[in-house]
Amino acid sequence: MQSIMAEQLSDNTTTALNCRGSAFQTKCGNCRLNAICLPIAVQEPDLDALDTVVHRNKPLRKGDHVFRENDNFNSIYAIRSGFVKAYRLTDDGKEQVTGFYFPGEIIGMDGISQNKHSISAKALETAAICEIPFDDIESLSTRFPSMQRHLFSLMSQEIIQDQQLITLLSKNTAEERISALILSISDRNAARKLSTTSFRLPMSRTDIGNYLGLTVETVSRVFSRFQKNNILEVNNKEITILDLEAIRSIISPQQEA
Amino acid sequence: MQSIMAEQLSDNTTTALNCRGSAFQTKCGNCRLNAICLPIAVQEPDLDALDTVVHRNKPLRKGDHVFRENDNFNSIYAIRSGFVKAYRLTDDGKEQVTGFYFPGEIIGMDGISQNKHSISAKALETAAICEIPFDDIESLSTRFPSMQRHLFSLMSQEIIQDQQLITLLSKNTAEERISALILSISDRNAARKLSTTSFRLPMSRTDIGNYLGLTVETVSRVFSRFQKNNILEVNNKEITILDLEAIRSIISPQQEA
DNA sequence: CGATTCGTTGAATTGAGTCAACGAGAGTGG
DNA sequence: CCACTCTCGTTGACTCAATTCAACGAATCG
Repeated sequence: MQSIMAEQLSDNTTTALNCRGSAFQTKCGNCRLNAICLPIAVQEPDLDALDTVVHRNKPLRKGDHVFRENDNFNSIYAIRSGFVKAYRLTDDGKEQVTGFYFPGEIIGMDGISQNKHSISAKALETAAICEIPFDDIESLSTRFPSMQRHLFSLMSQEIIQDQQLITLLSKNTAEERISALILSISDRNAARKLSTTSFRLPMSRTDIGNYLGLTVETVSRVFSRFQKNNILEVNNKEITILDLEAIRSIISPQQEA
Repeated sequence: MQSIMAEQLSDNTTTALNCRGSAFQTKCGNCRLNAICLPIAVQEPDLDALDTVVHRNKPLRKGDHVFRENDNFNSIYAIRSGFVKAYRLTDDGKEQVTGFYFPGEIIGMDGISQNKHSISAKALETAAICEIPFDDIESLSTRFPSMQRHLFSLMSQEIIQDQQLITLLSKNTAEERISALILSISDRNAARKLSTTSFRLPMSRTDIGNYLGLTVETVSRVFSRFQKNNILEVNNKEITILDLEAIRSIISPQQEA
């Protein structure tokens, strides 16, 4: 039981420590996240080639940066465990959270166009990160077309995600925004074969509010309201979805055609 | 003189008709927009190769689609003249405008990851569009690394732009959003060597509101307020920036550190 | 274990939305 | 050329969802 717990947690929260054991030396071919992080398109030979260029750096602690805004762009990063928050500073010095990233997901592609990062990425808790130098990726990409396509694909996905967030921010109420975030996390947990209904939110209420364009107070109130209506069970950062359908219906209100 | 006029207009509004004349057959190397649309990185041989794959389709009329959401993804498109609005339908059937595109700019890369377009793109007025099959681009990209990098760069730029919009939507007031849009258009006009202070907004108030997450009424009120405060002169879609500094200062309020 | 940050709740305020009316232009047809 | 329609933009009055301000309890961390 205890060990199942550990396994459960292993790419959820306190993982990174375990990484010294197995994950830390794992090759991409063995990594159980590769279905997410790598393309199905990338085949055997590509994979071996990729392995030779991936740096498996030592784990970051909570608050450490993967990279910072304006850092030179050299690499992209795959999250092996832990959670990462991406953000940038607005002209007037406030923080704008632009995304949360989960194990198996890729960050850093924002830097390609200007050769420096346009956002900062910091670990929300202990995190293990694979670093992949972009030069290597580029040359691999010219050799393995499937690799190139995957990269294009990743970036294009990022664009689609951003546009969904744009819609969320410009059209939806506080309840809808928060429902969407919860559902997004639930879906991403599904991809990692974790519970879709019960999980720990790795980020603070402040970060949630910032990301969704709401104040902390509003976020808190919505959580409370959801709890009162038996849609969610909220226990600090632990949440359990009690009524998934309710959440879905909040996001897509009945079309009033 | 007449011909200069035509040339002048050629990437502004009513162009497309003239395109049969000169622009329509122009090669990328001659097109005066290539500094925007193509990378500085793309050198002579790449350029010639590119020319062989670009289709210069017949002009679109106002309201025609460049492509539609869920269309198969085959090509990306460079706008040679006219203006394009990108939008997608939300789950509950409403329209979300995701961007406005000007001559020299590239659209369609949203389709790469899913092999179908995630947004629709329609001409806001008569528009001439260069179509570039993505298969060709991919194979060119493996042959010309500078080309590949440029593509990555374009997509990465799109991500940065989207993230700026996200910030705008989640943190800024109606006045700030509209100021930002005006300034963005002004800047893009600068890149095309057009007036930065006096221009025609190619999109409707409704589209502006939709894009910025505001209602038509609010957009209209802000324009009126700006006019009253001698920041803008508004004449229907024609606007003249009277006080650029005021607009800038609206966007970046004094840091209250 | 105290300090500091984080989260929750309440009361008052407000910026933008909604509803409604109207005017200006663009296009159509007699 | 005028009358008619339809869409688009503007303005006003009212409403409301979310913010702001404030206070307090809970969690986390040296």
